[in-house]
Amino acid sequence: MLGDSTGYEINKLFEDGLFSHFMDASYGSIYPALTRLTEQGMLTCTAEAQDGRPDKKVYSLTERGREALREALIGPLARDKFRSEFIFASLFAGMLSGQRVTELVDNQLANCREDLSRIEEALASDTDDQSKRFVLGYGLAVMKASIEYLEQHRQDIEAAASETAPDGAGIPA
Amino acid sequence: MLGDSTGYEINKLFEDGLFSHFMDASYGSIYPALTRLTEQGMLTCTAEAQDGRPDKKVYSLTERGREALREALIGPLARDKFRSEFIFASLFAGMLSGQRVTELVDNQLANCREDLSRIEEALASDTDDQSKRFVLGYGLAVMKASIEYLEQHRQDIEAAASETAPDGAGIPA
DNA sequence: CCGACATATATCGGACCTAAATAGGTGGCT
DNA sequence: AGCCACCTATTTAGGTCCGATATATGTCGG
Repeated sequence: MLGDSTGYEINKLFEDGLFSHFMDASYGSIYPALTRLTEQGMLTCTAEAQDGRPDKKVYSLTERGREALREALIGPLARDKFRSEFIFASLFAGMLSGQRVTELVDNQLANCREDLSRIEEALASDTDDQSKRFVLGYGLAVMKASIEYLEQHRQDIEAAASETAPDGAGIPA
Repeated sequence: MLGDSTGYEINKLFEDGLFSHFMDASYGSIYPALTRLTEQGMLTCTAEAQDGRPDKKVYSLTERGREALREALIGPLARDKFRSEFIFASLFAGMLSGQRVTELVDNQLANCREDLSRIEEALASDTDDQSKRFVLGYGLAVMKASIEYLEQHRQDIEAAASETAPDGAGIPA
């Protein structure tokens, strides 16, 4: 739907590109899927010969493929799924040193800010596609809320860290 | 860590319980894991005989298991992962009817509000555990941001729906 | 009194990811 | 000029994990 593409480029779409924040797929699923979809008539494949390495295969969506996508989008969708080892670890802050908990929060904030930057960049560069702006705006809203919560409540989880750990235990006069 | 438990109860923890919003695991991983962890000395297992059905097996974390968890939490954590077919579908709103897009947004809002309620319930019932409150508060913040964004920007994505679809196309005098 | 749902364990098949193998191009640094 | 690191590009083997189902029984509401 986004234009002719190779498997490699599709992988980048999931790794760094538009889809990276809310979808996941890797070579292990992409290449077999391209083969299967071509067999099913959803895609056409034009192989460009290259010397010394495998052909570069450019895939295009057929009308049949477009229709299959439309049908998939009309059927029931899976519910959102979120997975966070940071939140899991936070639940057990009582087992960890204050230093480790601080490190975890700093790391989480850095990740969120990095995501935020990438979304802001994408929003700045692409002003025409309404749907894309809606999607990026969603990510922006969630990331901002995440960062705000972490900044305002980090002391709560840092306070829950183990008291037996040797950092900042005594209050100097 | 949360007390002695059976595989069935652990599954509920991921399905409906504390972990449900940010972790995933099902019988296919839980039961084999319990067996393996028992062999490795992380867990002990007490089988309670029951007539006519398999033993009820109650597992307890050993000191060795507790230490292994602590070590895992000190090592590097995987980055947060989020997956949303709703957002994916939104990207292709231009292929769908306005009716379908409205349905998708309504459904997404209903899911978010359901999650929000469950988090608020959990927060109301459990006032003592600081770590749990931090984690639930995180979920609360993100869910509220999600709902607010959807309510305020749903017309943007609804407007992006296909103009060729036969709903509300003509403006009645 | 029946049907729906909850308790409880176990496993198969299939989907998917991770990682590496393969092969050469490009760009920057010294 | 030479070297190293990274980018392009595809393929596949290995292993993990999910989804669904089989099994067997108790309970609660209508």
